[in-house]
Amino acid sequence: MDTQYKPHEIEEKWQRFWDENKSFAVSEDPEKEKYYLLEMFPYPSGRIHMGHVRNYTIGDVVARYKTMKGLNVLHPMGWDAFGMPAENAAIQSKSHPAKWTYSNIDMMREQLKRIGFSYDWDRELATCDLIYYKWEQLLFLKMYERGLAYRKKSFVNWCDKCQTVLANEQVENGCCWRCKDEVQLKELNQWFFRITEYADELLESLDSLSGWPERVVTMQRNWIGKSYGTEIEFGIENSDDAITVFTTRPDTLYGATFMSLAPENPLALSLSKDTDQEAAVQAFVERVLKQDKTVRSSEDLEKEGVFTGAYCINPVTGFRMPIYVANFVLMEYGTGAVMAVPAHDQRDYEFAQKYTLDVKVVIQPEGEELDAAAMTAAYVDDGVLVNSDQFTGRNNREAMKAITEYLAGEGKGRQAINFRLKDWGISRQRYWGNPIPMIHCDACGIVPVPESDLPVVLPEDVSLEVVGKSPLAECDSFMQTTCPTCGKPARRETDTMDTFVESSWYFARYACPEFDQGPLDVDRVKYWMPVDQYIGGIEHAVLHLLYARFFTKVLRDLGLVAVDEPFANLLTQGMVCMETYQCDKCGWLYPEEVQDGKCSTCSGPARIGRTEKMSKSTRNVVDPESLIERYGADTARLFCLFAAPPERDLEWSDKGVEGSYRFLLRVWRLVAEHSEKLCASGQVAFQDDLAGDIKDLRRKTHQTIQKVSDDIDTRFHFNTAISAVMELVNQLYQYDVAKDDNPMRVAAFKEALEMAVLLLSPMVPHICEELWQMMGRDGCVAVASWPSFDPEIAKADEVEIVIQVNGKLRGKILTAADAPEDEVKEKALACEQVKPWLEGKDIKKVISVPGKLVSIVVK
RNA sequence: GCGAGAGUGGCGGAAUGGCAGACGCACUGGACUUAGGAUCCAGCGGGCAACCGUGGGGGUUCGAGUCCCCCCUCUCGCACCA
Repeated sequence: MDTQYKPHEIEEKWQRFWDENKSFAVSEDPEKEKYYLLEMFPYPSGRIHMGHVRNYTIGDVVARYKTMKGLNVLHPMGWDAFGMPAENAAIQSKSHPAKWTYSNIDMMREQLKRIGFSYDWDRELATCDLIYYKWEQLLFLKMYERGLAYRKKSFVNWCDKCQTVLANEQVENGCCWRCKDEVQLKELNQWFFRITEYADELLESLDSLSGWPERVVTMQRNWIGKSYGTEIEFGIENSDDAITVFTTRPDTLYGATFMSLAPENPLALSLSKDTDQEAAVQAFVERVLKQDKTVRSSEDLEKEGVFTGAYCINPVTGFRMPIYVANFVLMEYGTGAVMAVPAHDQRDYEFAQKYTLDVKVVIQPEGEELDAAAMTAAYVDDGVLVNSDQFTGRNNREAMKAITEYLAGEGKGRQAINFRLKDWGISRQRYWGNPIPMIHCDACGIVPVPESDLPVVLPEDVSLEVVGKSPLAECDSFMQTTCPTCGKPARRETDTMDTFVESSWYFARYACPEFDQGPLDVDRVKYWMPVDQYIGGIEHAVLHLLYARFFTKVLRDLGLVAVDEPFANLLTQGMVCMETYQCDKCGWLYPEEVQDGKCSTCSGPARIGRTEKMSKSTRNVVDPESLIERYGADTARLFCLFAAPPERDLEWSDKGVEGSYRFLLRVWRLVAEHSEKLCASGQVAFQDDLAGDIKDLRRKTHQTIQKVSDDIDTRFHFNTAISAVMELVNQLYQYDVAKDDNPMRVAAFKEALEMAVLLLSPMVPHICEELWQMMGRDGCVAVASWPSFDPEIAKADEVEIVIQVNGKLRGKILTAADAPEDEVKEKALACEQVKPWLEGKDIKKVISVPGKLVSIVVK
């Protein structure tokens, strides 16, 4: 034996082989069943991290498995390439976002190739490629045509110092992440996608997503947040106008004693105009709008408000309700105005206490009488209506419907549905994104860029360091254009699109990444869509997956795709975690900075902290690069698969990695030590009457094929698939083939080993290719057929039957697998170990589970 | 508060309602060795034992880690939603 396992050599060799042979390139083949496997594409941040390795390894196993099963597998990879980090990096390194992004892509592509993923690299795309964002602009125009893209004023996070809009994620403790200046809400004109148009469908078709994890479906359902209620009009005193509220509690209408408006509600300022309260309202609104959203929406924030000076009239009681502006009312929910029922809503109660407003009880709990003056908290449960005219005495649940119907009859209200889901604001005042293809003309207003003028190209010569404006707004050559309608000078829209737009349709574009006649080549997309299996992190459970679903429905309505839903099956993999270490003096420590529980810098005690997601800030990261350098890609892949099932968090363990490496060595040695013998052994027809360990080994071999196929196919439980192969390998180590020249034994050994290699190949492809070759087999494992098992061989001919007496294990017997039930029962009752437990007892019942156990009930 | 998921040896994790702890890690002992941090072999939940053991308490069942009810803890999502 002179052949050593040299992972890097063989990995390079086979990666080159797959590359040169285009082993994973696919094309549309109507004769073959298609399978589209997709992992969420990465942001090209610079380097691959362990989360990527895990995600893409899981996907790769399934892709390779499906390929071996004979399916036509599409398994593409690309780059979610627009976004802010590129701009920041460019500013820092005084280079260009495009340069930074593309060089990261080059680096990361090489890293992915070194892990041996089976991508069809011919289909690679980057969302910042002109051909990609050009067709996205067309999609925008189509959506604009249909009223699905529109512009409106809305409140955004605004940093006055930087003069820019910030995404929610860019607001840290109420301050701008860059300049640390206070962030406030500001009303700006922004572009939106009318996702609410599809709210009902997005909600309803969740039911068809049986291949999605329940919790993701639930999260989306909550996010869309459909609630049924009533819209009620409250006439404003001395005015023809009315305030409309949305309530899920119309039953409490008779108890509404005042009105609360959101500070963002334009009525707040307009109602108080020219009253004594004008200054107070203005000051209050300004103050609240300046507050950080997270502070403002925390539940323990003190309820505060200010009277507007105006009143409205309760439509059923005629009660003169003072109108307040209140800090806890949200503009985003309902109509931004709430009818306040202090007796039956805790917030309204607290507010009424503070400002001594009327409390009127309209619901009594069964057998109890509430007194408004004696209450210390709102009564929010069900009960019987009181003080409610003709509805008095009715159960409040029934009254909801009755009161709504009454209001509808009077023209003062109606049944209504409210969604939590809001239209998707896609405007970003950034450079490195897809320019929104619109033009502002003083004469014609907002005009779309004609399709024939697409793409609106991102200019290269921009200064990213401009403070005070979006970089595009500073770039005259970009800004200045002519109006396509009237031909006069006009300005381009300088907002770019949210990067979530690019990731909302990339999965369809993989079907035709080079297509230049439109966004999608309908026939090819029809062949590949939907994605049969989508794999990615749970962190995208709402936003990305919801936007992608929305886009798919829009694309369907544009006639570009033929499916209602983009992802038939979804697997959300867990995070990669690791223990953290902390020293009181030095803070977070890398594991190598800890020696015998002490910090190697200051010798102070190093505490083992919680197990947390790998992150640079807690310094508990492992760079896949160093892992691969040390053990090779196959070991990295094996560890990711073996340490935990995919949907769970994976806890990093150096020892576990070594264990994975050792297993590969074990397999390697089995082949290397016997390669001559294995190569010499040709195809052997096994006799029917095999016995002893030859038969045992063949049985184990075929059982393993069955188990591994099942684990990969139906459950994605790669950890148990691997352990099954480990068992087979352990058995092979018991099987001393070196001293044996019985051709039947050698053949059984060879069969087992070949199967082990085939079964492992989707998981650790490089070593398997090499071993396959070493065993004298031609061709490449990646395109070999997945083995099938023979149930006859897999079947045990003798089984152990467990005997229970009153549910407790009392004995075991061996019987033929096909022994008749009566015979097994008889044998069980006669079993020596069991007899003492039956003595002097009445046997009430004997239950037999064929092949498993006999359960005896005695008294 | 609402919703979802989870809780099993020293650790990661296995178990269509049917022998709890597969497989791996760690550990212990042995073999081979100049050496062993390589490799191979064996052992490995607790208890001397009867037995006891899957977060706690009930229940269904011949039989419960698994199903049902209550409770505790943790993780995630949403949350002043009117």
